[in-house]
Amino acid sequence: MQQFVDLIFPIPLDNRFTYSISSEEADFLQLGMRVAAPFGKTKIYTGIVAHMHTSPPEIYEAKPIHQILDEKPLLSENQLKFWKWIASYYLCTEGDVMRAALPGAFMLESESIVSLNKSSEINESELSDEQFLVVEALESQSSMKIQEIEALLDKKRVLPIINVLVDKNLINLNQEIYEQFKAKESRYVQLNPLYEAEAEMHRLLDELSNAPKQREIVMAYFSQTAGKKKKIKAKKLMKAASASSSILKSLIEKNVFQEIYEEIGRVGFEGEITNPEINLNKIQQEAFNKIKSEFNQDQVCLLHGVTSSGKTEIYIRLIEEAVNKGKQALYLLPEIALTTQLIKRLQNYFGDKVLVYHSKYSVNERVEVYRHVLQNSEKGKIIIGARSCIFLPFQDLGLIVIDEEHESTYKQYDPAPRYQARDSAVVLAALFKANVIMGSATPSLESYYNALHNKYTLVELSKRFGNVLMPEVEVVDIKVAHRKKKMTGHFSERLMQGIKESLDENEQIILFQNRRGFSPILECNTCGHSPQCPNCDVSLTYHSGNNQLRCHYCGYHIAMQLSCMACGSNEISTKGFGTEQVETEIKALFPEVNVGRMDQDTTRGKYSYEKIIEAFENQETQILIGTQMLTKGLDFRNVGLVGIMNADNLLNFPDFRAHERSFQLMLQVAGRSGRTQKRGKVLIQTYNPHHQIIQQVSVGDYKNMYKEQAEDRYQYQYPPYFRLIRLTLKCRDYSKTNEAADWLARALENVFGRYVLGPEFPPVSRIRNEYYKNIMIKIPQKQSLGKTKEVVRKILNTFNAIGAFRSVRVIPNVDPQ
DNA sequence: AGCACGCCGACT
DNA sequence: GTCGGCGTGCTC
Repeated sequence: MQQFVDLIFPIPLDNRFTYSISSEEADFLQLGMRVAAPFGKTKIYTGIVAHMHTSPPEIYEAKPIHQILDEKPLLSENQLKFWKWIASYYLCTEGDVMRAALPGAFMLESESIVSLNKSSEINESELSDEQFLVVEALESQSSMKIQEIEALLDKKRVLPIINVLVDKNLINLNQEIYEQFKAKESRYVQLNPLYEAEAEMHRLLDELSNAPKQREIVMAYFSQTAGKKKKIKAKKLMKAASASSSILKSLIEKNVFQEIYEEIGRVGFEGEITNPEINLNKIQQEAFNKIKSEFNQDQVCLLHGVTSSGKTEIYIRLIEEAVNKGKQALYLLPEIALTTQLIKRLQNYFGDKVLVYHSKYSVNERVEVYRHVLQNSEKGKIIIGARSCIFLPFQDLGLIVIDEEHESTYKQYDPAPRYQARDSAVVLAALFKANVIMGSATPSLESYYNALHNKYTLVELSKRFGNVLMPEVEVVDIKVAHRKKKMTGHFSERLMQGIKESLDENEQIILFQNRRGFSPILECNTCGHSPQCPNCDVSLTYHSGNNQLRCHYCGYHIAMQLSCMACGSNEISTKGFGTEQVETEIKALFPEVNVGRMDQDTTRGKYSYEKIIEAFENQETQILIGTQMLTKGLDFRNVGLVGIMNADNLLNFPDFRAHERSFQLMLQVAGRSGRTQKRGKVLIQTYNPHHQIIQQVSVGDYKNMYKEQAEDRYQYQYPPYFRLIRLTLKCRDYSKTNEAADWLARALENVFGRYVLGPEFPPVSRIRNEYYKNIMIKIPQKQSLGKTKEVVRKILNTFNAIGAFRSVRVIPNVDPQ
């Protein structure tokens, strides 16, 4: 009976594609293997076998596959189920998921290769000039890529010319597939066993007496291997004899040495286990015991522990339990770049069982980690990394740790799949019957809600480790300070005094200034005009580093203007302040103090994070100024004061999560202060000292914050009480964007009525010359999520079939953050 | 998405 | 005349 496979391709198309396979192929193939298959007229793509069956497609003839690419499946059925869940929950295609899940090196693409057909006679007079050029080039090159021919003829449409030559049987057009992964190999050399006998060896040395360099290598070989004549790294040998590779090469050619290549890994930890003891204090032990016992009934546990209460130790012990049972463990982090401290800690404890995985790794490194996880090897028992780690091919997952559970970076924003890794991890864990521990000092409302409503177990740690006190928070009213003219730039008298005190005590200081929406823009004092980006609907921001005006969205930049572009006035000033201004001011105020700055501008380079953090750790800098980055799990011992420059720009952000976010952010920065015995201090500068969030931050009252915010959310129909789906429309044509958005909103309203909001322009309604419009769908708790999405999908399909809206893209975002 | 095909304006 | 722009349809 004819056999078929349904394939997932790494393209955003809704369907799987059915191909025919021979019975031999059917015997060999398993779900989760890769095959190469012709797709469309010219391309060969890598597809994943998602289903095998014997029912032929009804309305088309299935093509045969090209070849099988794997000996063993690259993913298990659990992964395939997981992909399917992500695609259906987050309204994307399985192809989108495949793109995110597999390291690029696994997805081969074909390239058309042109070569000469040797059996045909070439009659030059029958060829056009261009055809002749191609044939001539192929006579000396044997094969060419399409791009090379484009370059050769200096035009873009070369396919018609090639097709004519193919028709004339003069050339062949083939697809070539490239395997990108290259195993890293080490070159060893070993003395030919022929020379092991002493007599032979002496004869060899005599022979080489007039090739002193070569003789030196042989001598070095003996001394390096201590006469044992074992293989030795070629590099090591050359170094020992201080000889060049060409000399060694001639010895290999003479067959004095034999070459051996061995595959070595790129990934993994090569240090020692240095810190094998972790002792939990009484409170931690209680929490640990509770988590362990609850794990038997409840799958997920939320650990709400104040900053520096020692959550990491508990995670480590839980991972240890899982690994001791032979299970794999996954440690998810919001951002990998900031967590070298934590990685070191895990590696010191678990040694080479820990592997790090993230998107900034090279393709080859990623493939190696992927393979370790796939083979359930000892080397990859514990995986630590950012959100994309949930797609690794776990075989026997026992535990997922989600650190800083509240962080919004767990949600992928662009491109699809727009998944929330924290929520997806819970689904993944269920597939493996594994446990999840998520932790935070400031849990997201969603997770805390789940914990209160018996979906998760709640475990709390309310004391800091070693009984360090929570920092003392003081709110500084800068409205009053401004009125009384007691501000020095952006610094209140109180903050200045605090900084001085800390400096006198030899303590370090962190100053936090949120950048978001608060970069300096240029404004004319005469006409109020500020320079705009020509491609986006935003003002350009001023960067003093290179004296430029830049657009944050598209990268457009011009030189700093000295006069107004609209009225020509010379009276222009910068408005708003960012970390850069804070730095300038502090340097003027405390010229003798070393200041560090951490934000998007200063952390561009590969190791710039580490450098800034290290300088602060080693107390080379006394004051560190920074943005959100400072909140992410950094552990500094000597910080006595944290200053929040302006709390209001956080609170006033136009987003239903603004208050929750502000609370989390401020409490997290505050937590950087006073991690040793002396009580730390936090100063919050604000225009609204009585704002309830500021008050809650100042006493660290999470529960009250939760209660109030949850009420608001209920009232205004937001998560966790309502689910959200946001549809973003995007198009180069302004009126088409509007028409399409209106049509779509109307169609949705027909089904969901008042739960459809918009269409509305987002705060930045044009980016890179494309217009944006949003529609929000709210889903009440009693309404079925699955059915809602089915309806949305159907409406989107209808929308996409309308010719007039062809140029309009709709981007669904489920549970937007 | 990515590619081919086909229709149209702007130039050697 | 041809070249390349862009809109349209299709991919098992």
